[in-house]
Amino acid sequence: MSKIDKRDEIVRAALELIAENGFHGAPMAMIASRANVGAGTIYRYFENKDVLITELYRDIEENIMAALQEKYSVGEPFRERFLHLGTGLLHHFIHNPLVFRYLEQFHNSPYGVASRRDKILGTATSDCNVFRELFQLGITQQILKDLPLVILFALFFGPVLSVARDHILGFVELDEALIHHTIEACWDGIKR
Amino acid sequence: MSKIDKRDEIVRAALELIAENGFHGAPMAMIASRANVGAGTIYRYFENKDVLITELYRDIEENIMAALQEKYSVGEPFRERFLHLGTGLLHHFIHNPLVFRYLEQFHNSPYGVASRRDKILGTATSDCNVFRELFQLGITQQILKDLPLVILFALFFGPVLSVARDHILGFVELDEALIHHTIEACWDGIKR
DNA sequence: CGATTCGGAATGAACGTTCATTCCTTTTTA
DNA sequence: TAAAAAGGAATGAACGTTCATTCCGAATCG
Repeated sequence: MSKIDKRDEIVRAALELIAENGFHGAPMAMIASRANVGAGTIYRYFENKDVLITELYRDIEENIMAALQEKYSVGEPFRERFLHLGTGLLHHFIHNPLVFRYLEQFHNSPYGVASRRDKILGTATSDCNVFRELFQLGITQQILKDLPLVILFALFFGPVLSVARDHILGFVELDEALIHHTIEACWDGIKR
Repeated sequence: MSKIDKRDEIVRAALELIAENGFHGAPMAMIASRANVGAGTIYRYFENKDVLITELYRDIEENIMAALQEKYSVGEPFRERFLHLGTGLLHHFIHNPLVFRYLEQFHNSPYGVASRRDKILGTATSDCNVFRELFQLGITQQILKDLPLVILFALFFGPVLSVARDHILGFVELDEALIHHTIEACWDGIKR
């Protein structure tokens, strides 16, 4: 196995175990054995568990942003741009349940608070700047309600994360139509 | 200190520490010392940590439901009933940040999934049946969008929990007006 | 009524387990 | 064959839980 492959195996194993069992249900020894790697080997690639966790988080966020940029065209009217981004995000979560559960674990942990602060205050560069820019534009163009950005975020991300979780846990079966209705309902909530 | 007082002290200490540091940041020894009680004493009142955690959860839920029932009058029109319940819930979270953070910890843990399943499938008797009944009524009377209950729940609870968290973490200052605007935006999202 | 006994509540040191991390040996690579 | 990588047993810290002991107010006795 090449060096890159081994790192990938470790990351994949960590993603699976943490998504399924949480940080405390994913001991390093278990990650190592799931990755077919010695316990000590992980420490050749990651300084410690914290670093593994946060690097995995960064990987995931980059992927999501890349996936969203694809569906994104600046030419369209505002509402369509929002619907595209919204359905795109929800799709991504539904088709990558491990990623979604990992993000939930991360956000509901001490790690998550700092990251959240960055996101909201706009310090983060990588981060959900697509949404930040879009929402900001919507406010200044008086398309969206004149509420603090944080509130608009809540009105969008709140439901999206919630239905994604319900779908993944099997409490509801989201098909194409239901996804659209959900994002449109979010739109009704934030639009002026 | 009387027997009841001692139990209360333990519960209070557990609430504080778990709300602030999560389940894993609140070892029994720490809970005991914060409650001015010996480590072994806790086990005279609670069989083990799990029992302490779930009993505390039940206490909290009862309190919330009691607080919400107060503000609730079946005579009002549907929209007003919703707004009352919504603002009431948000108020309660904002004025009881420890309770809110405890609930978040609980829901984002293995404990939470079972409880969530009960809530959504309607097995739970104690639980947010006020909301369940109201939303069901709204659907059959064609006041609310004809979407699965789970989705409507997401469109309401999602934003409420999200803004409550942002307020408590200091990312936004929710005043009376902002609370109303938020709940009204939720209304826009779920109404037909 | 004061002294003594008694029982259960409280205690916290000790135990066994689990985990992240380290360290030294073995294997692979160049 | 020398250097780098991998392996996994060893380590020590932290945790939930237990249990032999202490403590204290009530009951009993002389």
